[in-house]
Amino acid sequence: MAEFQSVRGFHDILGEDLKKFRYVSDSIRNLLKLYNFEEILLPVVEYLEVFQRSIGEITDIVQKEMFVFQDRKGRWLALRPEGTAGAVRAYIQNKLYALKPYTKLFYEGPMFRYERPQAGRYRQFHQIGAEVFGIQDPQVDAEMIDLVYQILLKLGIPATIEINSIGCKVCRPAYREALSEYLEKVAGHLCHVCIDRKDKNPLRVLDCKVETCKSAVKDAPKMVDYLCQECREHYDTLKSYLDKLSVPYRENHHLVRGLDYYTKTVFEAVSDELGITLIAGGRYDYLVEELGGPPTPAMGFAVGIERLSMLIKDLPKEEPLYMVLPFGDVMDYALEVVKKLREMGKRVELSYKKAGLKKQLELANKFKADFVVIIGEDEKKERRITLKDMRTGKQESINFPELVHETV
RNA sequence: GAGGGUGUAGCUCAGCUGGUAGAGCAGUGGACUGUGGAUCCACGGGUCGCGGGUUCGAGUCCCGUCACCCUCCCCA
Repeated sequence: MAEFQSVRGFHDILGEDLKKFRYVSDSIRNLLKLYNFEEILLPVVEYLEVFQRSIGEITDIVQKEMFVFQDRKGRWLALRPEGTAGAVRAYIQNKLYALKPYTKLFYEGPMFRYERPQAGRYRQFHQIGAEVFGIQDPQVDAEMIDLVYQILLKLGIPATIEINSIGCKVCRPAYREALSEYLEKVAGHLCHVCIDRKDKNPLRVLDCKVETCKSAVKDAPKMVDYLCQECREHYDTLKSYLDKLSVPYRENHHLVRGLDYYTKTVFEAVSDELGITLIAGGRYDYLVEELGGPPTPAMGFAVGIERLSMLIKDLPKEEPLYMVLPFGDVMDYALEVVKKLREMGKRVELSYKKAGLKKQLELANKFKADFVVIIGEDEKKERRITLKDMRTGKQESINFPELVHETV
């Protein structure tokens, strides 16, 4: 046993896992470029209030899932549990609202949540998030959800996109009231957690997974029936845009999110295979103002990179590997060949082991070389190389200075 | 924060009702010093997660602790 281990919930990512991680990350970043999002690199630490005021005081994230600590001057800081709060803070602090009529940003990096580790859940995990500031039109919502769909398509991950509208300041209070009244009536059928939620955050009772709660809220009033004119139109238009874009989605009237800042559109992409949430987001039209910026509607989502990575089955093949195998007193010539091959853009491994040809070939197998360049005394003398295809076993002698005949 | 499971060699695991550790794979070396991708042989390597207790004796029983996995809560 090693004397030291990584901290619970904090993991090294390496080998095949890292390849998948990078594949997911790179694929998403490429898509974000196509949608013309600009990257912003955000700090991992913010003042605690930034999260308390954006995510909401009574949410689980703020109440029990944050890494909180004091700096040397006694100020309360927190490791970010999500990216939106920091992005909004940065948007305001850097006065990005003054540069363009609207702003599209994306960020990538580690997030921290003090939770019990589980399948697809870590205390340090990684997200890529995208945010659009300054436009309230449902076309933004549609394009963001389309982007999420494109991510899933690109990565070949089967998932279902669920959408809902949770209204705004105008219409949500009335709904909340109606829902509370209803919950009061069925309180006898609710689990103890929901009894508590019923008063503090009734919306959350809707997506409780306990069976009795599920059936108890089956006939509960739906937010969609309480939407004000503006929210109603926003939601209907969004759906028509999604249809136009051929983005498949399912309406889930019980979809609410665990963060307080959402308004109108909320959505999630749920894995068909594992049933866990892969990507989630929504509109937050008041948050910028609440954090001290000018009134600015906004919309965003966050992708869980580890969660997508664990669903990646096979990676695209890598560049073929050329392994140069010197044996005998030929290292000077081998180095020359290696340099030339790399100049040609080949991925090259030079065997550092001193061994006979047989051992070198075994080594090449361990490195999973696609091609092998055999360099012995004979090759050196004639300034040639022997190129061998490790799959077929065929090999040919090539004049080194040209190296023109390389087979793919 | 609650519940369940697991923890023996680098990896996957065996070890019956307690008598001081084994296999396969990997690794290393070698009959073969210019031809590999499970030919053959040999070899190395383990405070049995950690701490304590019961016992003449514990990998094996008891308690605690840590880590991982799974479920709940919640979430990416």
